[in-house]
Amino acid sequence: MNKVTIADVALAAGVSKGAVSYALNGKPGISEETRDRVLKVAEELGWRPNPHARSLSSSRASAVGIILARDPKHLHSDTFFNAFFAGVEAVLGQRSHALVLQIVETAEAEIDGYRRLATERRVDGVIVADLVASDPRIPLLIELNLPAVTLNRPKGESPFAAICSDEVTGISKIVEHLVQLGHQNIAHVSGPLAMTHSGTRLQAWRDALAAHALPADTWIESDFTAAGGASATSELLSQDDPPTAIVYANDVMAIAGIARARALGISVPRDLSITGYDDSELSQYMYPPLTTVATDPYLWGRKAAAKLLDIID
Amino acid sequence: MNKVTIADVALAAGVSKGAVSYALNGKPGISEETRDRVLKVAEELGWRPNPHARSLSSSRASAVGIILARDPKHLHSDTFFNAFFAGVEAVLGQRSHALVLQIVETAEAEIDGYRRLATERRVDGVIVADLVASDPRIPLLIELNLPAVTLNRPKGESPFAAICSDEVTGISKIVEHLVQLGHQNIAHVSGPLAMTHSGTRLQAWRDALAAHALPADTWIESDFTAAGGASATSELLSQDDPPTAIVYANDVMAIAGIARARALGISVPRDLSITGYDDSELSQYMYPPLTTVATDPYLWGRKAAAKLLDIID
DNA sequence: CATTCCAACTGAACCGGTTCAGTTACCACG
DNA sequence: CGTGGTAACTGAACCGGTTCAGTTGGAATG
Repeated sequence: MNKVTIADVALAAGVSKGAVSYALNGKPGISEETRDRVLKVAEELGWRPNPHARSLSSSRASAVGIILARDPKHLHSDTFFNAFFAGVEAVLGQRSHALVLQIVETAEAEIDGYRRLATERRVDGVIVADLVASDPRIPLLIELNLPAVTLNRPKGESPFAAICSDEVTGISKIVEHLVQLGHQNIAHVSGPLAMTHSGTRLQAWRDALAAHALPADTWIESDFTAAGGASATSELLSQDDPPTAIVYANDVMAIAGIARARALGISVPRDLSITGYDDSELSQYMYPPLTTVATDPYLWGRKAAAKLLDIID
Repeated sequence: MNKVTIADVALAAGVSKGAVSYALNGKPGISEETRDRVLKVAEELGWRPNPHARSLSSSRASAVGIILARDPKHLHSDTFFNAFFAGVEAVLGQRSHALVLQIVETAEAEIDGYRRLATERRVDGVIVADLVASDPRIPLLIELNLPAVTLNRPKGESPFAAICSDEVTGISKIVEHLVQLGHQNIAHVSGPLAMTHSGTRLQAWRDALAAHALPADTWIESDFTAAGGASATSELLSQDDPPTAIVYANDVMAIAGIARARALGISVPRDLSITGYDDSELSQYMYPPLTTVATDPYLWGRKAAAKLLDIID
């Protein structure tokens, strides 16, 4: 059990506590020679900083927070965040910060969570995901004076850095691909439109179709779940003039869509082309392999974390 | 910005800092009357405990840790942990603890992580997942004197509480079901056998077959990924006497297995029955719906967290 | 040679709690 | 009425860092 404090290091190195603190934090006011000696002694003694003591006196927590408001049953099919967290962690670990994660069930609980993280000073900043239109978290974070980065840019004004993914190009390429295959009747199944990125993908789909003078009126708002994808598919395929291709806003809905189409006796891909979005591992092992848009949540996590730490410093 | 300390509360309530501390923590040495007054004043002033100060003096972190060693690309298809985290969080939130999550790439980094969490006192205890045979983390945690609970019971001796899932019954029922359908040649695709629960599922499959006097020699060790599931499926189906049913150790491999079988021109479920394990949302929206074993990671998370907090207290 | 200046370092206060050794005041008991 | 005991409360030390106001010694300056 390690109990080496800077007082021990100071004693062993023959300097004062203050000097040790300066030396260990690379601050001026210490000669190179002394600094090296202190560093060596600290290493030998196996000194580890006590983050609580550090936080208490410097009021920096050396941790960042992520709060997710999710219905537990929807979490079960979410493949994005594991990899995203891994990316965040990769950066935080290097720069010796911790990740404080909260998963809550309601938006109100999320608000509460930010309040607590901020007033208790548990984190130095947060990463905000799942933006919605006129997101209440933006003014809240301003009020709390809590540094933040957002995943994608919110609709309105926002003083926070945004790490964006290029949804438009991905969807455009997909539509392009389908048009090339000869499709004229291309539908879309979106995520909840309250989420900004669902809106972005929907608009990208519209624009891409418009560019080819094709109608963009066949689409359904869904919810990113397998259940939602399946029922949207049923609805689309039971129309008078059913689409010959469906662009889903994520892979889970697309995979459920394939199954539903088959259940309805429609051959995929002969009678119906289906595309996803996310590049989940599973999509490549579907039959036929799902055409999808590669996203890189791991990289996104890295970028978001790096940006946030830069802001905090 | 909240900056109310117990000193402020003490002043406002006309008592000493110490008395306030006793009052707020429900400790003896304070009259009911004074306690109520202090509580009321603290409430009015909007006092929030500073967890760093508390941790520093009491050396309790009010946080628990989970470290996952995962290849980032494998994470992408993992549906277990999101829900698990949510369950953990649900309990931690209630009892005002935080979750410190680390996702690392190698087992060594994981060991390092536990060392850091312990020596830096960032957490009061940890939840250990993905047990392997003679897991090095068990002696490590003993050495670090860090309270822990394990998900499932490790093979060897372990002083830690284990939260177990009943894998045996699930697999047995699945095999039972297949035998009832008339299958005689039932194969198994397992996870990495280094992981104890893979071994458990394999053994359960063996035992269930033995109970019906059926041979249990057709199985392949895989890795829980779609790629692994697909290639194991190819291998099994290209045998001289291919199985008529395959019991996969998780849903992702099973879903990839369905696709692969189809790609090989084998009709599912007419020529081949496929079962999974996990009850991922997607499995119910496959065509045909995947027969699978329901697991409840959310509940498991709740149980693990509750147990750990009980131990810590 | 006296003065100035600065880098290097010390000592102590401080962050916001917990905890423990004392101090009071009140009551019971012989 | 003196003694003892105890519940209620105080004051100060302490946890392990950071930070700031001083102190010191030596080089540069005039």
